[in-house]
Amino acid sequence: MPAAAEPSATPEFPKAYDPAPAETRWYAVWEEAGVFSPEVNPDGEPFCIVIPPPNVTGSLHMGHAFEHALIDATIRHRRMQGYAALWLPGTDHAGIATQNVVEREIAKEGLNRHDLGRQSFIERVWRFKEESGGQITQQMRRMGSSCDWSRERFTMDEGLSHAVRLVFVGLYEEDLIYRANRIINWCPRCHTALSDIEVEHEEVEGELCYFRYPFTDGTGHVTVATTRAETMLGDTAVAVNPDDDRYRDAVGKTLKHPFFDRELVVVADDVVDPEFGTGAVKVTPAHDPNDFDIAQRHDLEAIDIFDESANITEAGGERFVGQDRFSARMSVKEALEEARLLEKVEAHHHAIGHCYRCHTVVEPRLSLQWFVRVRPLTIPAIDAVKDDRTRFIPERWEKLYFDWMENLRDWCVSRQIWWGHRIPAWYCPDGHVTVSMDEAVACGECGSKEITQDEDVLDTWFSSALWPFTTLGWPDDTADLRRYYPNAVLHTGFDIITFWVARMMQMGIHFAGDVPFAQVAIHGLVRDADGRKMSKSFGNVVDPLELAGRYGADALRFALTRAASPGQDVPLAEEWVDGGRKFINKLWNASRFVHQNLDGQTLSAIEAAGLPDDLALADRWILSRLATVIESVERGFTEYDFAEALRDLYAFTWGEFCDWYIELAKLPLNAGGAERARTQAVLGHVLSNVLRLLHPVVPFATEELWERLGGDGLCIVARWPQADGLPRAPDAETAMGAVVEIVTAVRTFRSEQTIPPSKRFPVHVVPADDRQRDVLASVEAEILALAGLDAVVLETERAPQEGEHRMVAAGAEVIIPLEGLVDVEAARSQIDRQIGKLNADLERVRAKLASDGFVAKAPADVVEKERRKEAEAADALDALRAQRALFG
RNA sequence: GGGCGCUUAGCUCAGUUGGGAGAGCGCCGCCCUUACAAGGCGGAGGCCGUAGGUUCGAGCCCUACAGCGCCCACCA
Repeated sequence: MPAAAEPSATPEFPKAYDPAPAETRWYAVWEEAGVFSPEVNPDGEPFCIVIPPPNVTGSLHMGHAFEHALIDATIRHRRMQGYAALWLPGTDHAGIATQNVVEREIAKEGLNRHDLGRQSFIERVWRFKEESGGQITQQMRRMGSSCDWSRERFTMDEGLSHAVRLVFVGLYEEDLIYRANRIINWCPRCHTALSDIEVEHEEVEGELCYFRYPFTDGTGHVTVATTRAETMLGDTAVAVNPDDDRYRDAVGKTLKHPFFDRELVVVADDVVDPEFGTGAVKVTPAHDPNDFDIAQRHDLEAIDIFDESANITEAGGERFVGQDRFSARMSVKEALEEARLLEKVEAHHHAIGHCYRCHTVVEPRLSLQWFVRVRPLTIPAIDAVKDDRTRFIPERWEKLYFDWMENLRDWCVSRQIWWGHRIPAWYCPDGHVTVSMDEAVACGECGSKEITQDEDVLDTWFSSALWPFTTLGWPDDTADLRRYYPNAVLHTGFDIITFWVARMMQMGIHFAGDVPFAQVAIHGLVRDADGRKMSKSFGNVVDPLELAGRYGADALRFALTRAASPGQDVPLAEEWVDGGRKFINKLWNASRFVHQNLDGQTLSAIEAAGLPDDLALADRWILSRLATVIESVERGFTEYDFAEALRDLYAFTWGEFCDWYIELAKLPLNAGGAERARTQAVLGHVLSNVLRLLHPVVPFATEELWERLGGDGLCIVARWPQADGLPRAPDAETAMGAVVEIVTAVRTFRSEQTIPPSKRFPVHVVPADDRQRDVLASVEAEILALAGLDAVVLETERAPQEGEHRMVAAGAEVIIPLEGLVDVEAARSQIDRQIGKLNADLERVRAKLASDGFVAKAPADVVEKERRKEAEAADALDALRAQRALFG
């Protein structure tokens, strides 16, 4: 081939791979070529993944990098297989989180959001979003994520906001959303309600305070126990279990509140556990969900004693007004002590809830909120997983999903913040509610023009729940929606199964008419090298961009993906990333070798020509192994066990292709002629397959090499490897196994005797059988070269004789004359070690054969195998012992 | 209080229906062999958490226990 056909645009092929230029170049080339669009495979089956939207104002952290590496590997794999693969990107407005960030920012200017007012505060957040919103998507490009940016969405863009309103109105009309006065979780710092799952429970060492309420008739008292003494300011009753004999006479009597002119009634209620505390529970209807329920049943008054920051209001009494919860707790105990009503305070271990955004202790609070009636939505969502319309991988996560779904309470969706989708409900002075898609101008019930919109916005997770179909154009019947819904798979962490996955299931089935995705692939958490969760406060977070800068984005992706077994956490040590870089460099150099030996032929030309039919043993071996690896990688990618796929691919590429095939290939390449041509073809085929198999995980380097080697078109859209067309050769695999064992045996001898590699010597080999003899005869030259010998003498038999070393490998005897190599003394200990090892093997086999019932009960083929092992080991041991005897 | 996961080489982890324990990194020795010293070749190192059970045979299946981690939970 003429020199002009040199495939590489850049003629030089450096000895080391430099990721930086390749990574900056190829992303632009791909985007330019339009290959991120599913239309690149217009006739392909649809395969869509909608991104779990990161916070629009955030930056890419290691968890994103990991999740995106898995999504991108999946998408690239499917794209190469010919699917119309769509990775739809986008971001989330992240209500409370984003609002908190902006509030902190304006706090630096000495302002709070109320100083700015709703309108300008929201404008301020939008401005912040515009400034920082592009950062994470830029970082995704840097990591090589092959998203279709033309379809990018944002949870608060016009279309999605419209869809959110439509869903709200729809749920309202179906009576699946309602407004009610309930005890909700209140964050006194964020000043908003939270849903149940937005509360994080944490074990703390608290207290249990015992104090007395005297009877109004002066006949004594009832002692109650509480962990929150301050709430007694809002007590309106005491409850006991109806079956509790201790309090039989107390039920129905009244108690005197020590600080107020108020009487508390003693009620009997089943929820009271007689075993806990004194068996008598103080009842604070406004500040405890249990107490609220009791109050409902017994028609008790609810007294709210806290303001929105959980400070005591006037309802809590002059003495305590203005105090926060914790100092009020102290003050109340003091006051009780003064009144001689405090009995004791015990240490008490219990769990208390914290806000998942700011970690403030959550306060149960009675307030008017919007709730989604979830029960009707859960049933179809549970069924969908039960009959496998959606499948969790690994399956065990379905349990969490079912447990949560089955125990679900109504979802509080209103938030008292400003950043988010404003609730489309209006109220008139008469208290009528008007829920409407469009800006309401009059009360729907009485026609009053004096209406005001609900001040609240919806929970961020409300819009997230609609993400799989709203991003595709719902409620319009778009081509995308028809084609890409349901999505193929959702890659996500177990931590948001309840927040997100379960709700997408509910909403998807209800509004889009089908499950949102066929599979949910759950991945683990990226941890630090010591297995600790990465956290800012602990200071062990690792920046993926920084690592990608030093090792290459491919190296990081490879390291992360290589550790990704379904559901398993990934400990990330920098050495792993460095390992990725080393592997890619190895691939680079293997490609460099192939390139140097192809005489200018391109991979594309080699592939077009097909495999030659005069394949040698090593050729058949590597192609057969390649077929197995292709199947393994396919299985791993399909089942999202990337660790398995990459383990095999790594071992094949480095341990078989580089270490053995390329080394063996040097002989026929040097021989020239037909042998050279044949070997070039096999090298080209295998390398082409390896590059394509690695591409989903190592996109930049493989694309760079694909170009340099002259692959057909772009690697990103190259045909995915098929095991079908490759010749299977179990005989060649056995034969190569023998070659590897024999070569390794000689190398071990050489290494242990510290014989320099440059020192050549002959070996005699007595093959195990005739078949092996033929094989070894055909690869004599290869053994010679790989073991650094000057002769391989095949013999039918060789009696032990003085001055020779003897080893056993693959059932063959390998005999090395020691003359001029090492002295007899040095070889003696080595042969002793061999005898020891072989002897132990033999004894184990014999013990097994002699043990009770083995021969009788084990399968025939297993017994046969053991017998063969015994015979071989016995023969070999005899020979070694005879040899050993000659050492004196 | 319930549930789940993990426990295998110094470290991080594989180990697919039960049939002679593996990888990467680290460590030791030899080698700049014309793809790669970011490399090659070889080596050392493991009562597979503990105790029972099933089985001819257990890292793998069953039971109990221990340690670590995680999730859920309206006993005030």
